[in-house]
Amino acid sequence: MVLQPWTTSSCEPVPIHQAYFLEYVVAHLKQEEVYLKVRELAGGSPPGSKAFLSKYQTGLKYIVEGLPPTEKRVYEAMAKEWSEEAPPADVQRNDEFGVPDSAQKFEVMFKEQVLEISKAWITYCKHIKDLMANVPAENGTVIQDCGKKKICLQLEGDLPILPPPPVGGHEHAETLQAMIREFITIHYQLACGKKTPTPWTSLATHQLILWDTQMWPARVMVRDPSKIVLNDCRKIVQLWRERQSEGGAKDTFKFKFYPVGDGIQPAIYNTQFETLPTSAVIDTPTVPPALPSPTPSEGASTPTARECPTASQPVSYPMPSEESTPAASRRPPTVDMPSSHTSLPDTFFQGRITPMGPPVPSIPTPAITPEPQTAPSDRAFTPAAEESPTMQTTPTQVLPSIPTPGITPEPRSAPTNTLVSGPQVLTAQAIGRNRGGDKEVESDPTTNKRTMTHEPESDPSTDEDGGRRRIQARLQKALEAQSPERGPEDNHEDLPPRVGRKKTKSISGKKKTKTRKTSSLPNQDNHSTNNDDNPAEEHQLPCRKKKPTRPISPHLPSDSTPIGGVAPRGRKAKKTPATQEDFSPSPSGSDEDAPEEPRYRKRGGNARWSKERLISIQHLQFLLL
DNA sequence: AAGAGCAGAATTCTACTAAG
DNA sequence: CTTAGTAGAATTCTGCTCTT
Repeated sequence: MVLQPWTTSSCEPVPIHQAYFLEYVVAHLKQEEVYLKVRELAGGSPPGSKAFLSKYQTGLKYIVEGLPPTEKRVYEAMAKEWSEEAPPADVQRNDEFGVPDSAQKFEVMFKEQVLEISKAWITYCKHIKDLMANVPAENGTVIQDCGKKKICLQLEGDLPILPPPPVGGHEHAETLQAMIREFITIHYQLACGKKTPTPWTSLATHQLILWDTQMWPARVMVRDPSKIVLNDCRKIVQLWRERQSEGGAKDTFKFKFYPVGDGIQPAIYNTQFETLPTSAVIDTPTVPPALPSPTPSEGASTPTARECPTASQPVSYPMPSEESTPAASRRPPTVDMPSSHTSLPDTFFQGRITPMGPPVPSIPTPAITPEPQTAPSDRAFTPAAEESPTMQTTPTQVLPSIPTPGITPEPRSAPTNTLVSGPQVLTAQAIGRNRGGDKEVESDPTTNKRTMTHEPESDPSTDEDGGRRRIQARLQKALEAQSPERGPEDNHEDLPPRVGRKKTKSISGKKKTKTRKTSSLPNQDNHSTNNDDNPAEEHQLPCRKKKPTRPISPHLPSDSTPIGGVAPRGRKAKKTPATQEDFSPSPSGSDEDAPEEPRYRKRGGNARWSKERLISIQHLQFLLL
């Protein structure tokens, strides 16, 4: 009896029927030849011996491969025939088990039982499959998806929920990165309405436009999460957790727009969540009353945070057709206007203003109540100076020209735009490009290498060694400068240490540098910069200088990392994805440190019901049948 | 529909610095 | 000297588009 292999990638069993392959046919019809060859390979060992069996497949393969093509085709045809109809009676012998020819086949003799077992097995497989599909892993569980580290986030509706912070407050960078990646990816896919990879580069390019500024920490640059430094990861996750605790998943984060190519489009968020009566996600594409197109000066006028910027700026952005702009139209009108920042160039406000959609009459956003003058939170970008004279007086001068396809814009005569206000100009450029929809007009090297290559002169911010990194560096720099209230030391503290070092290094080669500010703060480690906007939590973070006050529990796996305790020191020989131990409660910590319940479930669990276990059960069934 | 080619996302590796 | 953390380069993987 030849049992079909079961599929290993699915619970669904393969229908039980015979399938004969060329090797099978050859093994039967050329048995003597095969036996001779196998015995030769096995050093003369008799059939049935261990040596004979170990060489059987080799010998069979040798015979099969040595068949003349014509004969091979004949046997292949026979194999097909045997599979589709029935093999000859002699082939159907139950000779695998030495059963006499006259004996009934097992599945014939116990037809009903075999049927029942098959049904039960199928039911069981479906049960497991449903279980795996419907019971999500615990929030925050790191899973391995084809070798990729991925974190499992629970959903509220379709929106992801961040797991609560671990008791000790210490989360590894890769954990936070995975969390950010998954969180943004889910949102991005909801925003664009399809499952596509997250274009981190484009998100970085348009980061000042794509979401409300309160939804991203100030002075933190968007980039691929694997490149986001730990401090920034913590800021991001901390901000989101705070917002999540205040307003739930719907107010934690939300794309207003999502990048498409070099441009952006209003977020769709076509999810079940749209049925919820939230302020932010309303599916109905409200068609606002037609607004008169303002003059450029009007379009660039200075709305305050309390004004409805969307009413005054509907023209300066490539607004999609109104029926296709639900996200824009549903956006609360007062949440994202940089109204209190004195140092930002006008172009920034162009970037901020232009994506505004038409006003929505009354869609309150309870969690977002801009009070720029009273509480400019450091955790989110809260621009100041709504009375900024710059905004009021010179916006039109820096308004990016609206490119017209086929019309090459005048070369920018003012490198000041680029040099002084990198991200703002970038934003404006992106918008301008999006307006015109002509890549040749604006060659943004951050998103289009080809354009940069072909027209390097079109963007004064780009020279031969410029490009994405330089632009991103500028963007980072401008992000750093977003908060004029920060003290000088704070300003340095937030810079990724490597940035300063790198800059110096590029000048002085391998010369030892002292550019790292933290080095001058002997009692502060890097973690101290993590929460410069939340000093209260500083003490919760494990200081790298401190060693564990007690030895790690012997039953702790050697590679484990207690959440609340001190991460075990030791360089990983090879960078490995976050392991489950990263999420285990600290066994070495004191009782007050240890969480009552493990916050994260052991990795595995359901996942172990994947291939191996099912295969083993299939093997059992094989034996059963 | 299948496969090739490509762009970009994701991951891994390496070099480096600060700190213990 | 060891280790954590970081940036950047290199490599791998994946999804999309285009061609046949």
